[in-house]
Amino acid sequence: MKTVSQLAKTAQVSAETVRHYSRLGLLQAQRDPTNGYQLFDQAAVQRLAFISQSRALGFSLKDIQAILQHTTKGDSPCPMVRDLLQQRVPLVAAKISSLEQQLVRMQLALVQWQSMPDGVPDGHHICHLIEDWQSIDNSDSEVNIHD
Amino acid sequence: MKTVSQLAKTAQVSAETVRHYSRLGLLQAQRDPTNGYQLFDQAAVQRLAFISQSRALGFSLKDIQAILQHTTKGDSPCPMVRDLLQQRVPLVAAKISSLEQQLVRMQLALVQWQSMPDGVPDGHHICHLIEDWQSIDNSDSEVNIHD
DNA sequence: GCTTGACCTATGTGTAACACCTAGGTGTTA
DNA sequence: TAACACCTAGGTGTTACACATAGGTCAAGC
Repeated sequence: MKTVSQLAKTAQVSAETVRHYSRLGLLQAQRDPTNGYQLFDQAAVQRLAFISQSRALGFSLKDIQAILQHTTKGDSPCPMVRDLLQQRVPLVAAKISSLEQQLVRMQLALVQWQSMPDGVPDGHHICHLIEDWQSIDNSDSEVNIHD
Repeated sequence: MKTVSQLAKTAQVSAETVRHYSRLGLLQAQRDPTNGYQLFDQAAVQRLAFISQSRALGFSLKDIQAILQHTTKGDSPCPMVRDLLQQRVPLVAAKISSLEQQLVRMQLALVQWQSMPDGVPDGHHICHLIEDWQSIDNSDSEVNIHD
């Protein structure tokens, strides 16, 4: 039986993370009757490892909760897990490409700005670097991975 | 003089966004004395365009607030803007690479899973797809762009 | 004059995944 | 006994809005 920080250490996460998951019900603990401390068994260690693995695959805590509930109900979560991951792939790809476009904009701006002097405020302009800057494209919509 | 939604339309943003910026003090409005409606002048139109440009360059609203305050105090924000953008570039690059690594993990997992059957819950495993999945690397730390 | 629909107001809530703080109790060690 | 590291519950802060609530306003058509 491990305390919060002992579990955290074995799982390579912060104690806050363990408490957070516990509060959300992702981890279950028994209580030490003398002091109310949370005590985690081997199943919790396994569960936390599962959560970390899932997070590394890009699943949200809400996803993970759904996965866990599926198994609790006796259903195999595997089909759902496959589906979810497949749905997320294009979203992550879109997020990457949107960030890449932004990186290009940033770099381009820096290059353009090399040949431009600083301006002094005159009441009409704020920062001419930004105001006069020409974006290549505006076809940039925000991408959120989790729904 | 434009109302909230008129300003929003000319600036291609939502009315909520205009109200949000106004609440934060990024946009200033006069008030129609008869009904309390916000009324924006041409300077506000320009300011909102400036904000949109800045957001396209990756500046946060807090950044923009700082930039605006600089000009209000009569200082040129340009050096600060150059600095900020330069600092952000490697962060965005890191974010991209972290997402790319995650995309690889996701795709790899899907390929690995093609040859694996769904499992049924047995009380010991949650989803063997995830539990048995081997990540290539764990050298993945979260990257946050704004400090 | 009245309804309808599109607008406006202020305020509060929700989003993701924790990190951090408060205020206090506990456990071990020197 | 003091120091120090741990624990508890609960609340706040982060980002940039979107959305909901409950109500007031305005122009147009009947």
